[in-house]
Amino acid sequence: MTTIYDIASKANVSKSTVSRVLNHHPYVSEKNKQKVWQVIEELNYTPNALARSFRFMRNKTIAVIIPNLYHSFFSLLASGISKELRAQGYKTVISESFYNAENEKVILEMLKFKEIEGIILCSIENDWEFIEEYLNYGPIVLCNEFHEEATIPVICYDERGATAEALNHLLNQGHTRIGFCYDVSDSPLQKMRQESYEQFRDHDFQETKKWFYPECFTIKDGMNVVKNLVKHPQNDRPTALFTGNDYVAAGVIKELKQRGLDVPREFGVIGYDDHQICLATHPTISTIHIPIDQLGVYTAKTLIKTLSENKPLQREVKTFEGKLIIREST
Amino acid sequence: MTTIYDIASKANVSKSTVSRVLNHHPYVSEKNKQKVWQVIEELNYTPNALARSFRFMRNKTIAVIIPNLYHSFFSLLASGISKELRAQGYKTVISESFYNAENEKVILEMLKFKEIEGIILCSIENDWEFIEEYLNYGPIVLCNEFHEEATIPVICYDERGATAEALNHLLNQGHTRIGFCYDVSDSPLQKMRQESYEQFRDHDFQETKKWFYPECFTIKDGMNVVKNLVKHPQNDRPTALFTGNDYVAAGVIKELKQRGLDVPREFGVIGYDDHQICLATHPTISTIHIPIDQLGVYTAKTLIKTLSENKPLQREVKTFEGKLIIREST
DNA sequence: TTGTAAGCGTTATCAG
DNA sequence: CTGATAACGCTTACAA
Repeated sequence: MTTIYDIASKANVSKSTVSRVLNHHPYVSEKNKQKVWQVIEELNYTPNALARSFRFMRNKTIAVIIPNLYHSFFSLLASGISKELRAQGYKTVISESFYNAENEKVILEMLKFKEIEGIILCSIENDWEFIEEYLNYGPIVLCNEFHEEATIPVICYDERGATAEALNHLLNQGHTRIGFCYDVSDSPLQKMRQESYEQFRDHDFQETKKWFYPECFTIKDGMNVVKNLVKHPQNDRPTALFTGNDYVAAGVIKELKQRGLDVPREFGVIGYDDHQICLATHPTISTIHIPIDQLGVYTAKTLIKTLSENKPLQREVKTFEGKLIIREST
Repeated sequence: MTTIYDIASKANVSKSTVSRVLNHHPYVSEKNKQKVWQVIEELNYTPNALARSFRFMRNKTIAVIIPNLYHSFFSLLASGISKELRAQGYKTVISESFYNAENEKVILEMLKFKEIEGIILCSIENDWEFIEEYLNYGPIVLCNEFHEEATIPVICYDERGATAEALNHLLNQGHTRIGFCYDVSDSPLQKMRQESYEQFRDHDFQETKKWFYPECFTIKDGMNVVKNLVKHPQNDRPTALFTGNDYVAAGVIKELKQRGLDVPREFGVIGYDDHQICLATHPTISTIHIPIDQLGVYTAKTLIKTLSENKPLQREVKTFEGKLIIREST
């Protein structure tokens, strides 16, 4: 391995001079500059990033924690974040928590060991008190997740607004018994969605029943919801479903059609995410569009800013707007 | 920041002893061992990974290069690889090339700088001669991609076999004019798929026309294929399409139905990947199942082996079997 | 069983 | 403008 020292001796200068040349310091004679670059070429020298990381005590690596890469929403979010971080010279380690607190902890621990410089949390599995401890070791920001107490930047979209818009739309279509599919009950974001739903229901639906369907992640889950739902008599089941993602909506639609229920005439369906699958179903899926890219870019920028300015984290809630896209399923 | 030295002085031992305790070396007196651990607890010490990386000249980081995270096949592949690498104590940097040679090069360069220890290439954008150069700086393995000359491990699935199986199936269903959707023409894997198709066509179809539809990535692309296809008279267009991925197949099916063409009676469609979307369409999509997880695990293991045994890379082609899944679209 | 000291590659300080 | 030198935190001969 050729080092800065090899360059120095072959160019008849000191290590310092070579280092200065490499870092484009001023005050290096033109002659030496040329000589050094020439030898660098000759010996095909590349600076050693490991030594640099050590020297500066930072490795330009950020971890992004998402539940999984299976759901396109998260893979797109991770992709957006990662793209921006890369543009700023950072490496990104995408880590799946699989909704598991222990997995999340493993990544948090990496901050302690200085394996990473900061973390972007796209879901919360541990208590905030637990996570907070790790702020001693590096910055953490929240993206696409919300927490009341978190004393760090929170970048999310207007969950309540989007939910309200969707429910209003269903209401206008004449639905009063509206069901609600979500994935995991204990995420703060999901709780928020549920609350919006409940508030809305209390005020506008005058409907006492809760039509909650948890554990909905996939197309199959959506199908199962319908399979169970149709066991109930018509007046004791929802006439519309607001699902937590478009895959679930696609499953719902597929199964409804299978059972001869017409969408949207007999049953309304709204998805979430505006994934391309919305166009493949028949009818196409009304959904909520989230500006994933904007979320990602803003989050990355926020983290990098605290990292480079070395200023302390503080709570700052940035909200992006979701947008209801009306297609054929409502 | 507390270092090994702080522990040493507080515990009244030398740095060496602390290091030995941390690394579970034998030959440390029980007394000192206890003392050291106690002080480590007290001072809440964590070994500095940056210093360690520097010392060992390796940072336990692997880059996985995929075209993008947008297509679930690649995000799942990256996920599988990353999971296995993590299990073995490696960090994974997932990098999207966006089918761009320059982006790929940026990652290859990281190998030179020792920013990463090895690379898993899930697509090839540069010439092999160009990539080969980087083998001087660290191991590279190929996953889900094929190259005749590559002198490194190649982990892929039986592309030809799967294609043949699919085409045979269509043949048995009475199709002779079979169209072929693929994404980019210059990938070695895609070339292979095309070749299989052409061979097959020459031998079994006695059909001289090439029904190739390039640049097919998304549902919309699939729809567009059909839109263009129906402009031709019935006897001058395919009666079945073999698409490169399930999204395209979903788009094809959707658009065919839109135009009143019955699938599979009037038109056969086969997808690729066995993505969950296959279940959401009507009819459901016949497809080829690829054991993504197995690919990922095997690839990760292969790379780690060369890394830990420090043995030179050599060509080794490992093939997994794809499997035709027949559903309603054929 | 323990401690001393060298060394990993780079940068920054300071004196010339 | 340049060079010597210390320093970053950790591991490992080698010596004791």
